[in-house]
Formats: sequence, C-alpha cells, structure tokens
Amino acid sequence: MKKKKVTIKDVAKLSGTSPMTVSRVINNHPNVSEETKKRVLNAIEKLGYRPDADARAIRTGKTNRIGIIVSDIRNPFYSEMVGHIEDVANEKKMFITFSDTSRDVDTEKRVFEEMIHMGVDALIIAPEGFEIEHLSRYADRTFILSFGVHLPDLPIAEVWIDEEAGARQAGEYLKSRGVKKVELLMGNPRKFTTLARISGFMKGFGRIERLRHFRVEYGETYRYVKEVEELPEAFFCYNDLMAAGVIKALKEKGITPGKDVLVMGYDDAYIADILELTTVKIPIRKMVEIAFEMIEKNKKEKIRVEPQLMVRKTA
Amino acid sequence: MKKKKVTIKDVAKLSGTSPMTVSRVINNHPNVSEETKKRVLNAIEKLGYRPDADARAIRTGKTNRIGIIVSDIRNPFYSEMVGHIEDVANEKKMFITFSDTSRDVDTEKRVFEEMIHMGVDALIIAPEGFEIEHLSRYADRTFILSFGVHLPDLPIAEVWIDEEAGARQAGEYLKSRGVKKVELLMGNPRKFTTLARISGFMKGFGRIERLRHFRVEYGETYRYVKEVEELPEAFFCYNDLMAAGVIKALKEKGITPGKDVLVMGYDDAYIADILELTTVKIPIRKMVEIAFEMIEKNKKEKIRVEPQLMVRKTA
DNA sequence: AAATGATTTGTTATCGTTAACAATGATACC
DNA sequence: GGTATCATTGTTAACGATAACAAATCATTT
Repeated sequence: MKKKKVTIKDVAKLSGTSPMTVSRVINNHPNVSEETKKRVLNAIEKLGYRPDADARAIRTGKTNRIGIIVSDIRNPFYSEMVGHIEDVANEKKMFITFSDTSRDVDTEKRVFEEMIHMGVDALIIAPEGFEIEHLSRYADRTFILSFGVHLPDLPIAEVWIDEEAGARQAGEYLKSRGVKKVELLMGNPRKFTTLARISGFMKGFGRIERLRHFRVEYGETYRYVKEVEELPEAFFCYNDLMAAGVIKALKEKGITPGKDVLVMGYDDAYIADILELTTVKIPIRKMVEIAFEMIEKNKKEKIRVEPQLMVRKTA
Repeated sequence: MKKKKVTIKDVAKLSGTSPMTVSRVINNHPNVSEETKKRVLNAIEKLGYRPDADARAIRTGKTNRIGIIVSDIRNPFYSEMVGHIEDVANEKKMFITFSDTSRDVDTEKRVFEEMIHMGVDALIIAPEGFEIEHLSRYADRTFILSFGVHLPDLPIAEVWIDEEAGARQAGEYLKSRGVKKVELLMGNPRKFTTLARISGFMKGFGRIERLRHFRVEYGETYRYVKEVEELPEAFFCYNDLMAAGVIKALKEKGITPGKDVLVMGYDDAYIADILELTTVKIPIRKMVEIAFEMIEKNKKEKIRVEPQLMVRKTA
C-alpha cells in the first residue's frame, strides 16, 4: 500500500557513491567535486529523495521544529500570533508543532512536557496557568520563550507585553473623556495578565465602579450586559471579543456604543476594526520578529513591548 | 548548558534491567513481571525519562503526528477548523504539525511536499490551489485528507462540503425574499470552491446582476462597497469576513443592512453571530469528527456534508 | 620522481528506540 | 526425573542520517 521510503542509500547506489557523499551534497558541504555532485543530484531528482527529518533530528539534535502552545486558537489574538509566526517559519523553512490547550491547565501542563520531550528547537508559549516550578524544571532543556506574559523570576526568554502601561492608557483616556463610572469586564482573576490590566487601568483612571470576571468568550459578556440593570458610563473589557459581546447586547437594548455608553476592548484584533472598537493595540508582528531574533541568537533576554491606544468610534 | 538527554539505557541501568525491558514497560507489553515493571517505573520517575518521539518514529514508522495545511489561519473558518482538530488530537495525544501558506500556491506546494517527507501519519489539507497531478504523486505515501474541497478524480480521502447545495439554499432564500437584483462578491475565480458557490447560487436564484472577485479579506469588500455607486438589493458574499466589510461600508453610507440592502455571508464564523449576519453554516465540528474516524480506520472515502442556512438579521 | 599537502571519497560507529530472535528460568505433565 | 511449555528477560541488528576518522586521489613543490 504505502510506497517504501527512498533513503540516502538508494541515492548512493544509483549515483555510484557512498551515503556519506550524498549526505555531504544535501548539506552543501564544500568538498564535493562538481562532477559527483551533479551525479548525486540527478539521482536524488530521479528517485524523488528527501532527507528524513526524524533521522536527522536524532543524529544532530536539531529538529527544525518550533513548538507553539496557546490557550485558544479561535481567539483572534492567538490566530494572529500563530499566523505571524508561520510567516517567519516559512521563510526559514522550519516546521511548527502546534498545540491548543483550550484553556485547560492540565492539558497545558501535559503538552508542555510532551513538547519538550518530543524535541523542538524552541518552544514559544503564551502561558495561561503555568505554575512556576513546573516551567523552570525544563528551562535548561530547550529554548523557551514566553510570548506576552512577564515572569520575572523565571530563567526563560520573553517578549512581554507591558499590560500595566497598556491598560493605564485606556484608563487615562476614559478619564479624559469625562467618564466617572466604569465597569471592568475581565478574564480569569488568577492570570497575571488580568491582574496587570486591572491595576494598570486603575492607575490611569482611579476608582472603579464595578469589576467582574468572565470566561474569555464573546457570549459571556453578551449575556451579562443583556441582563444587567444598571449600566455604567463606560465598559473596559479584557479583550475585543468580550467587547464585541457588550456591543451587541447594548445595541439590542437600543443603546448606542460610543454615545450613550463607551466601550473599550483590548488586543486590536481585526474585529476591533470591523466594529469600530476603541481598543489597545498589542504589536504582535513586532513581537514575533523580536522572538525569532532571540531564538536565532539564543539570547535569553526579557524584552518589553508597549501597547498603544487605538481610538475609533466606540469610545 | 543544555541538560543531556535521559535515554532508555539510563533507565535500564538504574533499574538493573535491559533497554528492551524498559521499552516493553513503556509500551505496555504484556509479558513483564509486576515486580520489574515497578522497578522500571520507579527509575523512569526518578530520572524524569520520556521516550524520544523521533527515535520511535524512525524505528516504527509511526510518527504520532498529524499535518495540517491551511491557507490562512487568521480566517475564522480555519481557526475554527484547527481548533476542533486540536481538541480531538489532544484526546488522542497526537501532535499537530501546522502550516499556513498565506494563500501562496508555491508555498502550498512546498510545505505539502515537506510535510509528506518529514513524516506524518495523516495529512489534512484545505487545498487552495493544489494542482491535481502534484497531489496524486504522493497519494500513496501518506493518508491524505482533503478538508472541504471535492476533488473527484483524486484517490484521496475527503470530507467535502457540498458548496453547490449550500449556495443554492442562499439563492433560494434571497429569491423567496423577493429580491430581484443581487450582486455576488466572490473569491479567487480559479478556486473550485468559488465556482461551486457561484453556480449553486444561480441554481437557486436565477440570473445574477453582477459578479466580482476579490481577495478573501475583509478590507477588500469594504473598500469596494464604500466606493461603488449603484447598490443592488442584496449582496451574497464568499464568506463572513467579506460580508463584514460590506456591512461596515453600508453602515457608513447610512444604509441599514437587512432593511435597505440585504447581506449574506458564508461559513458561519463567530463574527456572523456578532454581526447578526444571515449566512450559510458549514458544520466544521462534525467534519472534523468524520475526518478522524476515517483517519483511524484508514478509510479512503469521500464523505459529503451539507451546509445549512442560518437566518439572522442582515437578510 | 619522490615528497608534501590539499582535496575528494569512503568506513565505522552512533543517535534512541524497537523487532526478531535467543536465552533463561519457572511450571507442569507424564 | 526428564522434557515440554510458558512466561520473562536479554542480545543483536536495524531504522536513516551524520560525525569523526581513514583512505584514496590529485595537484604542487623540490
């Protein structure tokens, strides 16, 4: 049924050389005569040979694979992130081994361990609930990079988002618009990110009227706002998806976002553009570039990036 | 710097057995005495041993990897698809090797070949521009499954979407609403999918007023509708993203989608819900389940699924 | 022409695991 | 007791590639 594999030996035989010579050809080693090189390449072409990545990995220790772990690929922030990483990986002809944990901490833990053990040249994680000790146990096995979250005590690379600064801008902006009563619609209160956004916002805005935590899903805030009786002057949401839920609920109540009630999101996913949502932009593309730079140079630094206010129509 | 790898030999030494016995333990072979099993497991625990996936792959031919190739992970249809596949893969403890071709045909060709050669147990593709011969050359090397697109002449597995039937429903619906003049805002005219949706729609609706092709991006239709002078009574869009662009443009023109002009999308991505978009739902979750069923049973069939009309507010 | 050095090629061993077979020890049966 | 039977364990070789070394070839110098 399945065609048998063409190996380096087949190529060697057909081209009348040794496996080693073939290996040298496919790896562009300098000391191969033009003539044999040609013969080998012919044979490769004729047989449709391609080196076996796994065999290489086992011998050289280099896998040419980058692992990515995110908590929910359906969230535009993460699709955006993965999309950009893919762009770069394609350029460099690397493969991506991808995992989505569905925000489940146990799954997260498991796939993290498995990725380390299956062998990746670098592992990019957008940590949701990683426990510190757990992570640090493996920090010396692979190049691990935290994408977004700042974990000061861990000896791993980071491109971290200064969430405090970002949320603070949002707070200051809403304050400057004369808002007095805000309600925050946040995510998981045990996540660093959530905490940072809350505290940042408060630094910029001052006292908060109300604070609620939801699962980071569009339907959650929709249902809440739909049912709530007393509306604030403004909502600041954990991300754009949740803001989308708010907007929809408001509209159904006959309330115009941006006029009667202000709504702000976070991330600047593409729905923000579609909905004219005022939000805080995270520079994903730039972050990915920095990440690859660090991976390539094996620099285990912690680089900070700052989000930026995007004023549109809803606030 | 990097910690050296713990291998099966280390475990054997520590537990006073042979590598083969250890192998048997980790693979749950029956004939291992309880006693040695315990000793081995202890040693594994103590050393933090995990089998090397690459070594296994090379020896057994099974990689435990599933390859996915999509054209744009930022498109909600594909994030949804990948998300569901991940859910199942997680259950089965398989890894996913993922590739995004950015709709580039050459990249698509390249990663396809590379995936085949790097070794995956199955390869799920959502083909954009695959050329037939190219695909069939590899059809006997790996289990290849086309997700969505119907390629009748190719000897590969499929869970294909009956786009004609889906688009036809849309056409019939719009006709039943008394619409006379429609405009179709479609994608790449060389894609099977595009063609099927056009012809299906015409079967349901009849004569079409106008037909345009765009890159499958939100901004494209937005700019177009923004500038166009004469509006039809209804738009039927290639997907929800493009419909989102239309809606935004209409609103900016002071036109209410669903009242003055009807707008329909396709896919039923989550923005459809957010925007109250009338659309055609593709049953992704179900498709993924069928796909895995086929992969597991090694059944090279072509299963058809039918989309379903979702009436909301914009049409 | 012999010696030297540089270039090109081949050999052997190994990466971590498992398949196939061999060996050991225990148990059962006549 | 001796042999057949079974469960358990170990040995060897191999998967496909490459690193490290050795050998062969060629060109260059004296």
